[in-house]
Amino acid sequence: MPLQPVSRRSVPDEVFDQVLGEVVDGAIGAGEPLPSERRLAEVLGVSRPAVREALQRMAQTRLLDVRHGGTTTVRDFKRYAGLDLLPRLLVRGGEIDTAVARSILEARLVVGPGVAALAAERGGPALEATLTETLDALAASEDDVDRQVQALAFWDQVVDAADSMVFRLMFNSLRAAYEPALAALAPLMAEEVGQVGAYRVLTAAIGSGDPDTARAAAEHVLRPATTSILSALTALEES
Amino acid sequence: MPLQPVSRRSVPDEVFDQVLGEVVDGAIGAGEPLPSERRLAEVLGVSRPAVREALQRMAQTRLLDVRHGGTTTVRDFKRYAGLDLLPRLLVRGGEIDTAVARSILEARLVVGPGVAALAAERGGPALEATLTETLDALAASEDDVDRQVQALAFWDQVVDAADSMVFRLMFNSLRAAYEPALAALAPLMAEEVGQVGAYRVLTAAIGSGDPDTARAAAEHVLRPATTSILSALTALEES
DNA sequence: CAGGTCAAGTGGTCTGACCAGTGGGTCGCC
DNA sequence: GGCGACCCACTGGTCAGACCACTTGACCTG
Repeated sequence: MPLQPVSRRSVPDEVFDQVLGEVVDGAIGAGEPLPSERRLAEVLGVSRPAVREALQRMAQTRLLDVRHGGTTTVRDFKRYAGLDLLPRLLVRGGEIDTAVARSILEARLVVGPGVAALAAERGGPALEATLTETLDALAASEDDVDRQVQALAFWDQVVDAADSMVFRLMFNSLRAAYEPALAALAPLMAEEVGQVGAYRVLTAAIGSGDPDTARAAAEHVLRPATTSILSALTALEES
Repeated sequence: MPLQPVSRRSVPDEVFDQVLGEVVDGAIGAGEPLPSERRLAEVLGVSRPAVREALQRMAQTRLLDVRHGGTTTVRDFKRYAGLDLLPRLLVRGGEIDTAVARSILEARLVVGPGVAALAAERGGPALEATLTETLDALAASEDDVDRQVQALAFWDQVVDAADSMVFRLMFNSLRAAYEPALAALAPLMAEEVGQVGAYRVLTAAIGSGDPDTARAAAEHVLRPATTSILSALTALEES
């Protein structure tokens, strides 16, 4: 195992994670009040500003309802949380939540082709060359992890070409969730990124400028791994 | 204009918005350093904890890179921001960014049918009744704004039925962005929510359990308003 | 019993201090 | 003169304690 940067978790980070854990794991439940900042500070053995910072960060992501003068209450994260909570929901209690994993694959399969279609409509003449270059790097790579990185770069360029702020922001969040786990997931996704041919077809389709062709080609890239992992997950659930 | 709750912006909120403005409007640019916390506190006339809280909140959304001992630098929000930044990007400099508005409509058109298809696959027998109930409320409503609320409730139930965490989280972010502007956008979207018939067809399609039918029906609900607003935006851009 | 009053508890903010990590400049050695 | 180790100034990280602003509910008053 290669050397890794030591993780330097700040005190507010720690508090944030702990409180988030209470909320996500249901120990506190939507609508229930949180202990006061002073009390939390005392219990956790940290200063009040540290607690405050953590709670404010949670409030920013709509996980808490902080009211001046009143008690801070927990909101229903399933109804209010954004995509940034995805990593935390994917691994709940040390285990991978298969339902969440499934939803990621399904969403990929819905959004990916849509983005590819937009990219086909809007991608300029230079796009196909850029994509091809990335694919060449992908094809030349010998390492699973590096292939993942290249595939991610490929999709990044497709999203750029789609020229859609919403899809760009979605992609940013999903990438932020995916990258930390990239090494762990590389073997699982190896099948997909090994199909350089399918990627080349997709590149040509996007370059052709026809949205429907691009949509179909993207689905052809994403479908196989989606299906096989999905059925693996189903088998896992039953065991 | 009806009475509204007075907005009580906290000091860190104010700082957050100001710094965010500098970043989003490009006054500081990706990679450039931010003034030190002490300096910012001095310039803005607030305490350092207030500045600190604002900066930490921005760091949490991947907009800043804060390093202990080093200088805090601005990250490229287009590459790292999540969906929560959408409202801020939609109205830049007091004006609506038509490109962003366009991307919202396009994303709706891609994701909506996908969600509907999943809902058709997974929705239980009670789903159709629940959706019909919401549609009855929508049909009975006389107010544009209230119709928007009902339509939102309808899609909320569809997303629930799709049983997909990723789409749920996406929907949460989009709803959080949409709701504050709901009253302003109601006239624009009135055409869509007026088509109760299309919604009923969609409900039946979802109830039938056939994903493809549901997908097509959802597109039929979303397409007309999407097309008309899109062309209005194009006209706006050219003027 | 309705109304206003008030006190306790909560979050909001500030001050000032000190700890901890970074980076550039400086000084001394080769 | 070149180069390395050291040091210090500056950055963010954390804390303690105080006070302000707001909400709530108990209490008191009419």
